[in-house]
Amino acid sequence: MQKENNMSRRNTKEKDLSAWYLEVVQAAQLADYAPVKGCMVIRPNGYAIWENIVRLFDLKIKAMNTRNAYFPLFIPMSFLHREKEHVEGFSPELAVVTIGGGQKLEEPLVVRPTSETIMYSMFSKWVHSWRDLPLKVNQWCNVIRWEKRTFPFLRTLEFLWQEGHTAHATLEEADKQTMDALKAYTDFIQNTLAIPVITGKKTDSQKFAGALYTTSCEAMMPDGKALQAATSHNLGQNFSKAEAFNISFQNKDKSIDYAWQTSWGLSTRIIGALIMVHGDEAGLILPPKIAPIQVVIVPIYKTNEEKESVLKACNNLFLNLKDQFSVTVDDRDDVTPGFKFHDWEMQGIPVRLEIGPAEIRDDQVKIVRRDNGQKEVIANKQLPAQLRILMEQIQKSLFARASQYLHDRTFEVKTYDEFKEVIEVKKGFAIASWCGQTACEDSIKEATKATARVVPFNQPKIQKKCVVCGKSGQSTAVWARAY
RNA sequence: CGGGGUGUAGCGCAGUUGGUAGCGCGCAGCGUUCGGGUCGCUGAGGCCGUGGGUUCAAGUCCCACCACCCCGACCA
Repeated sequence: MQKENNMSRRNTKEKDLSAWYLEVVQAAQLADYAPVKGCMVIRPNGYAIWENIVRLFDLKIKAMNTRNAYFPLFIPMSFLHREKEHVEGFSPELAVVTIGGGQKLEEPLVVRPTSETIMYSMFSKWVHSWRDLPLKVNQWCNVIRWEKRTFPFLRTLEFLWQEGHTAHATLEEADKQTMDALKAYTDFIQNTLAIPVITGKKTDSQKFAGALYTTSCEAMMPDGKALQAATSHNLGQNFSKAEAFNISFQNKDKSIDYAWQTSWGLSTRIIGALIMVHGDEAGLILPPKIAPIQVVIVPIYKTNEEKESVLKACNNLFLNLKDQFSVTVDDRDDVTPGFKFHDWEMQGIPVRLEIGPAEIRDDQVKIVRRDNGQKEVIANKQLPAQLRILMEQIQKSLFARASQYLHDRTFEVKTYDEFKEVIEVKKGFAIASWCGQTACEDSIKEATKATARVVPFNQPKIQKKCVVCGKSGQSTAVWARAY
């Protein structure tokens, strides 16, 4: 009873999302706080998810004919200053090294917040002819941004990501690459992570520091706030121009031109979205396609004789499944089955199989789904095939559930009052037109803390009148408070 | 950097009018149980955030500092 009371003290997702989230991160052993404020340790359970993200998304990077490389962690301070908007955007959050080997450095070194500048200084050496283009590289690495307020996975001083960087001969090619990367993200985030997103262009005030334009995938968290899940930028010639990094080449027609560039990134932040979007009161829920362990087998026995035969059956089952699924047997002898059920549910393992004397007798196995708790018993010989179907179903149902939520919390609004109601009361996304002026955008942020998350590619068909000033609206955006 | 709050065992917390520290979880050992967090016994673990002051005596009162958390401004 006392144990029950203690357990029931657990924060609920609905009542206090952030407390619930922090508890899941700790209890599922995804991450822990590091000695340095704002930094976290990604523990094996969390890192295994990241490894799967890297493995699967890297395939998509390669499919875009982009190769992996590695550039230095340190960037000469002066490089940041070569692109005006870029340095203005990143200056407040830079970590800077001023001493090396006990000596004061002549030029301070910036610990990379992103690698445009260090990469493009090299690009300018490598690009001379139209034949050198396109140049496409990606790197998986860590970056540092000195944030004032941090939160595990969603915002930490240091985070892991991939950053793709390309240089092209024409604007059109850069446009296409920007969109190709965004499509890769959208596909990966929706189909593998089962997180629905809204895609579109950022407004000028929200775009990447130094970009021509920025595109992004926006996901909705359970509190109705938006989370930028991935971004892809068309940098135009802002970095390649002569006064910046001078990435110039001689074209087929002998003229000299500057390269057209893109950059795009996906970070460990997405793990935070994964936790929030799918999790429930019992803890984490992982979509099968990304789960480091997809199936856990829990043996159930009383006597020693039972134990022997049950463990043997578990092992046979393990051998039967291990080539098709990531599977583990929980043969811990010092905890009860009930404890194991809760334990694996907390860790979000998609499917649990139970084997006891009853199942052995009937040559069956009990299957329990993590996403909805449904239990069924099926014959052993049907197992691998049934399990494959089940995984597919779980993957789809998680996406469907999250999509429904996104849909239910997204509202088209015509007036500023409706707008405020969506943001402040209904806690969701507001689809609203606005005149395109930064002044109106600012006043919305001032009044509601909401920002234009994205101007969707498929523009909703609603009246194009600015919700603030009433002038005829240029475009329609999705507005929300953001993480 | 502004506003608010908290520092006592690994974690979550009690600690009365000042008298030298306790509970739950967890941890270790033994037994018991095992189809939804089994139960019992035994045990280990504390510079009470730091420094100073008041007092015969400070976790408790006073002062200063430090750290962390929450709310703002800034942000993938």
